[in-house]
Amino acid sequence: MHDAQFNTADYADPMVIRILDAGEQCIHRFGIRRTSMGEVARVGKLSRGSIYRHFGDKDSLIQGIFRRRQALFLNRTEAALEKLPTLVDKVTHTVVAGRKDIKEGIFASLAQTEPETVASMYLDPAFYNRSVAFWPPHVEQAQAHGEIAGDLDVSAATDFVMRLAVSMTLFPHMGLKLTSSAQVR
Amino acid sequence: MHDAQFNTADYADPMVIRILDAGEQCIHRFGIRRTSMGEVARVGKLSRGSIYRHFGDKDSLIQGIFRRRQALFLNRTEAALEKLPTLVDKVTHTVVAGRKDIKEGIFASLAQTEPETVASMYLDPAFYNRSVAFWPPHVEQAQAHGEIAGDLDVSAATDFVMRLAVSMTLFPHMGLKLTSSAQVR
DNA sequence: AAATGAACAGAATGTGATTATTGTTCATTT
DNA sequence: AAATGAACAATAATCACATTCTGTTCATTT
Repeated sequence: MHDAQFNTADYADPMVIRILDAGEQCIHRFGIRRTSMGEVARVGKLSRGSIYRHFGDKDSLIQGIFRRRQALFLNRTEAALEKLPTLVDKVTHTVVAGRKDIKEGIFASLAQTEPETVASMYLDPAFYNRSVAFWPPHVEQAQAHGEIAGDLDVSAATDFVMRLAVSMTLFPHMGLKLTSSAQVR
Repeated sequence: MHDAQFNTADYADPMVIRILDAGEQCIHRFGIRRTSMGEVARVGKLSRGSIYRHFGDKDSLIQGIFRRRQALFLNRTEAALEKLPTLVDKVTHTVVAGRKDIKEGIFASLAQTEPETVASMYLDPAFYNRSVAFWPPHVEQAQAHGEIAGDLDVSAATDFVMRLAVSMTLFPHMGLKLTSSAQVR
């Protein structure tokens, strides 16, 4: 029972919140490399020991910070998506919101000082898979509403939608934006 | 007229070939960081000055090596695609060939020693755009054959196809392979 | 003309000693 | 019980310094 909670941090625990808040603040200001556990403790006004109690090591803390950010994004997006009627609308909203998050959030400051960290974050299967888990309900709903063919394999269709969403979010290159993505469908 | 050819190297020039061959060999064996211009010259049995004549600096040389690799891949793929009837077949073939290239080619050895270089290569807009330029003819042909709707914007459809192809090539995560990708369509 | 090789200053990189940080333990405090 | 803070060895960052590499020039060779 000592190590299990290192993977699934409790975002309600005030101690965890303090640690993650302080850590995120440090990362945002100094970058990952130049953020020490002692500095996080100082900023969060807590002991280094407490951090190591909740997060086994520095990597876990960093991972925890990004996981919370992603969870927050997915929750906010989920809430917004409930009001949207079609799958196209949902994908569009997610892409737009995702781009905004990247441009304004913690990624923007990190991309300047530690671009390779951001790059490997994008390519991380775990990061990817958590986004995948987000889509199946919406794909099924679209199927139930007759928006997409009912005989499609749900997991394949989900993969399909996900790849497009991630690709459009991370590579805002071509002249393909919100409304035009609707046209494609 | 001195600097213009640094961007578009002449793959027929025997000197350029020798340089690129030697450079690729070095990169394959030692990685980018541990490959010096002097070493490339030694391997290619030419002078360091010649390299600097044809490629302005080390970055240009590295870029040149990868550009040639990509050009080679696109040419080979293009040739293979002429025999394939449908757009789905083409995308499938490209994805399979691309994955094979990554697994066996120069990327495989680099991914071990310099993963961040490979990652930033994947995320490089120029790399991406050269792949984009590859698809429009095939999309138009599919439109002419009635495989996809004729009223679609070609550039948007191309972007669409390209994103899927690149995504499936670079992220072989989900259980979505060649034949199943055909089912999705 | 193009390629060569030597020479050069400045930038990048390796090396080894020094300092800071990590991760662990534990007695003490809250 | 959870958090703290001090102590500690092991690990990693940092600095000054030597070495290597880069990028440029130019007289010479092919």
